[in-house]
Amino acid sequence: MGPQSPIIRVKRREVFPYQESPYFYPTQQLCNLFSPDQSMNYNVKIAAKIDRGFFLASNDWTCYRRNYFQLSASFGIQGLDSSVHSEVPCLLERNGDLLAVRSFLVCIGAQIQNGEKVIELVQHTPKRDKGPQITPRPTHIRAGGDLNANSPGSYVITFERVQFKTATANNGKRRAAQQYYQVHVDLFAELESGDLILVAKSYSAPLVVRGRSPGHYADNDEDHQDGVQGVDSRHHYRNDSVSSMSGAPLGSPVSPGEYPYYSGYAYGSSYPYQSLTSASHMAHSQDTGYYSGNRKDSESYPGSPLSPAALPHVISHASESASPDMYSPAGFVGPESPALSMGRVSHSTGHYGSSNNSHNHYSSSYNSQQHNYDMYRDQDHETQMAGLRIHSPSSPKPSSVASSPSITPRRQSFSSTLISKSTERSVGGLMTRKSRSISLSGTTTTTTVSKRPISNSRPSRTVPATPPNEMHSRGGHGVFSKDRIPESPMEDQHL
DNA sequence: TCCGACACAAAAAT
DNA sequence: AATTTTTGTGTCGG
Repeated sequence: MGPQSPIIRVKRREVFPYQESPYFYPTQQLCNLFSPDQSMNYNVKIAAKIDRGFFLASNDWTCYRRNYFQLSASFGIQGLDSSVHSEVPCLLERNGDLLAVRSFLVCIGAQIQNGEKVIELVQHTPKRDKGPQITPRPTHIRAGGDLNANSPGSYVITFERVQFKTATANNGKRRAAQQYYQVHVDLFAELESGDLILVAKSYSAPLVVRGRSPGHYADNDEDHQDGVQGVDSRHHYRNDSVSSMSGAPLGSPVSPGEYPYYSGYAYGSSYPYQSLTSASHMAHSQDTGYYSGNRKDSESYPGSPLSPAALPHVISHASESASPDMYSPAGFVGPESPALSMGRVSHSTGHYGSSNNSHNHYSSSYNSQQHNYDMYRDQDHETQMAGLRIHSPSSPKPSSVASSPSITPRRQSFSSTLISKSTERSVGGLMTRKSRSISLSGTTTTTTVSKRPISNSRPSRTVPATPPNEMHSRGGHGVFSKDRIPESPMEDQHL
């Protein structure tokens, strides 16, 4: 019953001045884009940010599979005035041919860190279970978006209410091989033919996705550090996500100078609709982590998980701007390859343009980048195999987290097992939820399945600005014809 | 074991 | 400040 009696709730903590969200690696451009007159070779840069859902735990960017995360992305063409490039016509080089680009689209997806396996993502409507579930789909976007500024003319696509369909394996196990996922943001060029060509992509930091096992919650020592933030560490927070927003007045985004942009997230999933292929097998082992302790020391990252800059290197910048050759590591498939070109998106089974590609997926490239990353990671004494990584208990932890903008890891209490719900409430009445901030810039397109007319008055939720052509262009192909899900009567009413 | 679905309630949004 | 909506998560049942 009356659960709430003397509950003291912590007020929402203020927004942190720093962004607390997984970093992104630099954009990898997979094919050449030229100005119409071919006088310029354009470099595209994807900017992405996870607006909510993740917190840092043991130096790993973590989220709960059951909870939502949100990702916003934009892209720009280097060297072009943002005011101009939104509509810049350009040519894409494919197989030696220069093809006109009709528009650009972005999509997100996820995969196991090592890459072979795609991890499905799913999006819900605000009605959650009552509404339909879909997979993030390529969404039209114009260049010039700025995630950190709400300046008009900024085009940002936000994927809301996204969840991983499966959790990473061995979460919380200190010594077990921890599997990581990576989200990636993909930028596609839509040709006159309707084909979508993957032009660039950006991967997120390695991510840990906790499943429902009541075992993981207590391990956040790191979390405690939030003392900095002043949040009450003793309270149990739901794991609400932290969101980092940049629109904040603070202005200074995460890291001040070094990493001006966040490279994109990843794109990924491929299924048009949820196919319940869920691979439950991968997460089965998670277990019980009875332990909660301090795993701080066993972190897996050498550098601060807060910013890529801290990474050993930004490795591959080469891939970022360089010529195509550079980014093609050995099995890399260039844009010319079928793999990258998804014909029109067909939602058959999985990938968008699966039609021609064998197993498409841009997976190819991640190798270039990830590979390097992995290298550094290995230094940390980790062993990785097939996406699994073993952390050795001995890595000292740099205070990176602490010093940095830290996070607030809100842990959620899964302890329910031990405590009855009501009890918990009373006991932990303190739980607070964090702000759900989201916010993005000016023109934001929400790809969420949502239908919810988010009010635009506030910076909070994403604005439903929908690019007019968004769906049709590709819709023609049939695949993702509608942005939203067909049904969900409820939502409509809502409107 | 793990997952979908339902349910309850706290936090956010309005 | 009150009400409504969104969403974290406890739980049941498969």
